[in-house]
Amino acid sequence: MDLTTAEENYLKAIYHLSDGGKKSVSTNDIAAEMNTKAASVSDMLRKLGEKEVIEYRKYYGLQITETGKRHALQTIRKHRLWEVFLVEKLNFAWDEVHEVAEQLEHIHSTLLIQRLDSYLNYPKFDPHGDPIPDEFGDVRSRPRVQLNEMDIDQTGQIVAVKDSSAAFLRYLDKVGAYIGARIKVLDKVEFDGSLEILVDQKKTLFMSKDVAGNILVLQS
Amino acid sequence: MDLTTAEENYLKAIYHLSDGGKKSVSTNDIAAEMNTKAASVSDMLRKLGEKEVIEYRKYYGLQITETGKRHALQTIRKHRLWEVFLVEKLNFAWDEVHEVAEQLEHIHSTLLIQRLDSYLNYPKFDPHGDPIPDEFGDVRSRPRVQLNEMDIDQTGQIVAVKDSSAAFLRYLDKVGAYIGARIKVLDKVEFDGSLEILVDQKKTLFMSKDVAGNILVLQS
DNA sequence: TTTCGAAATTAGGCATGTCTAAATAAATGA
DNA sequence: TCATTTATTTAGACATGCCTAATTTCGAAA
Ligand SMILES: [Mn+2]
Ligand SMILES: [Mn+2]
Ligand SMILES: [Mn+2]
Ligand SMILES: [Mn+2]
Repeated sequence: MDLTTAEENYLKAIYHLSDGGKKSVSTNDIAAEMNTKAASVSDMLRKLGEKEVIEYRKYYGLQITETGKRHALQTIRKHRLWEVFLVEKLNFAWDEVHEVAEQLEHIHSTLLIQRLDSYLNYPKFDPHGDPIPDEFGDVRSRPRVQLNEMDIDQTGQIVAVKDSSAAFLRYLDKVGAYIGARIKVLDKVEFDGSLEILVDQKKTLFMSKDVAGNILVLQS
Repeated sequence: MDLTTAEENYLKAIYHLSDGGKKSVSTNDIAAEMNTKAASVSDMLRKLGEKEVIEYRKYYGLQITETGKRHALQTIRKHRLWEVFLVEKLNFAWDEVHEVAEQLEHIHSTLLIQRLDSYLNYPKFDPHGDPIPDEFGDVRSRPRVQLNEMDIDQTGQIVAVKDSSAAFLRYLDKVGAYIGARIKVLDKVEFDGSLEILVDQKKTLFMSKDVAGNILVLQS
């Protein structure tokens, strides 16, 4: 059974909020994530239940099914492949891609996505460092920690961001933090949890705990 | 005022059926082109009239407005640019692109279409030989004649096809007729209007009047 | 164990876009 | 000219997806 664009968006939100089916998700969580109202979510949950992409017992919550996961991962795969295309081929900045990918992810064509994948040379990560599921929905995940949780003198490499908003990404551009940068924690301020970071062995950066919490690092 | 996907599709159909605003178009013509019913068309004409992309007097027909032409040409531009992308970059065959382009043409992003145009090196024609309007809606048209209307011994170059259906395009592939091929009319059969054509000075081809009528030639 | 408040669902509406069937206007031709 | 055929529009339904307001359910606190 085919999903509508709205259904694909809801399912993707449910997949993300539930951390791939691990955590439970509330109607209100979904409403907040989708910028919609709880009543609309209830309606949609019933429909998604009928299409068997979630298992839904009203008043008791939901569970994403295996079919549902497959659909969600397929949409995520398309979203991230298009983001790579926009950045690598069309010279979009990493803060300009999200809105357009949000539309492109709903184009239906198996051939298209296969060819796009091949054209981009089977990328494993999108411009924000998020892993791209393969055509079977398998995700290659890397162990990553939030920068604010690292200790003084620990080192690593920035591999992803948690927040992909244009505002945050432009801030990172401005201060010179980017995916792939090698970093070292020079100092942590007890009082507010802010950090002093060495980037690429030459540049020193001060950032709040909040900012650091949205930067994901592969430790080394 | 923004147009919905359905409105964009209707407007494009009206633009094509009216030959860019020159001919008059009936409700039934539109219904046939859109695979829908006359009643749905009447409804939509009222809406398009309210949005002032057509001038609509019920029972008397419609006229596409200048604003309407701009919108239609913009959608046509996007459709054809995506077709070029699919063929040139993703190795689609020319008979595989239409359905996907029909979806891609509704993605909204000025930046996207500008960058795509530049990435493709500002192509002037799509894979079926149809001209791509520039960002201002200007179309570079070439004088073309239907192959079935050429006389014996006349020569030229195939520059476009009238019918872009997969069945027709695959037939052309099979017999070796392609955009850019140099041709010469060797013979015309009085009885049924069928033709004998020399392709690239080496291959001889027989085709019905029907087939020839869907091949457009730049004479030389 | 009962009560009460938060969370979730249902009821009822609205907009878009489709359909069939009924009504109406226009065109045709006797 | 006027009757009939044909094209077109309107009426009334239905599906999707959204909303606000009303109602129901659950579970935490008393
Ligand atoms: Mn994104
Ligand atoms: Mn991303
Ligand atoms: Mn096409
Ligand atoms: Mn084309």
